[in-house]
Amino acid sequence: MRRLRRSFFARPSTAVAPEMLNKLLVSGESIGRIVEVEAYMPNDPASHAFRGPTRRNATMFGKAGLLYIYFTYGMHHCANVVTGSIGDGQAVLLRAVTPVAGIDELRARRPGRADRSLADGPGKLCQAFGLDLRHDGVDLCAAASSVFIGDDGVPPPAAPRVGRRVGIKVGVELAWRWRVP
DNA sequence: GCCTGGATTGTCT
DNA sequence: GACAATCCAGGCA
Repeated sequence: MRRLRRSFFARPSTAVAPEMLNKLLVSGESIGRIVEVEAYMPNDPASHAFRGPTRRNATMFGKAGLLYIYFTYGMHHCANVVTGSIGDGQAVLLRAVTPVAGIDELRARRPGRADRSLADGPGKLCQAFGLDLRHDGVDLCAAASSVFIGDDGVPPPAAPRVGRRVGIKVGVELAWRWRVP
């Protein structure tokens, strides 16, 4: 398995997101295959970055390949990968993965859950992989990082299911979402 | 299985 | 002081 390089992420999130399907999320011994992602672009009203940089979303304006973790709803963490160029404020949200390896570790972090429910949501994914605010800003492309996105040669699905959200203004797309059929 | 309502706290106005 | 890129338990079918 090879670690994805920064050049992979240094593109618009709408280009990166569909190609991240079937890639691997690796955190220590735990590995999961990415099956659902969502793209957040600059000037996207649904994005944390829409109102400009704040302390919370600072990572989103950093360089591509950084891990952006935020806390929401008082109890959940969500994981994103920063894309594009420095200052863009764009990212790809990891929404769901299926367990591939280190399943015992995943089960230990989410006791009482069925295997298929270990990481099939943004909050669950972070809990299962032990990701929290300490990982905000981690460089996925740094060789020393134990958290990264891997490629084991499985290509993205030829025909992913695409979901679109239409925004406040008619005809404006607010977010893009891709999932493995 | 699908739908509904409640939980709970960091962050920004 | 309000809200948020959500999760889960519980009720009903």
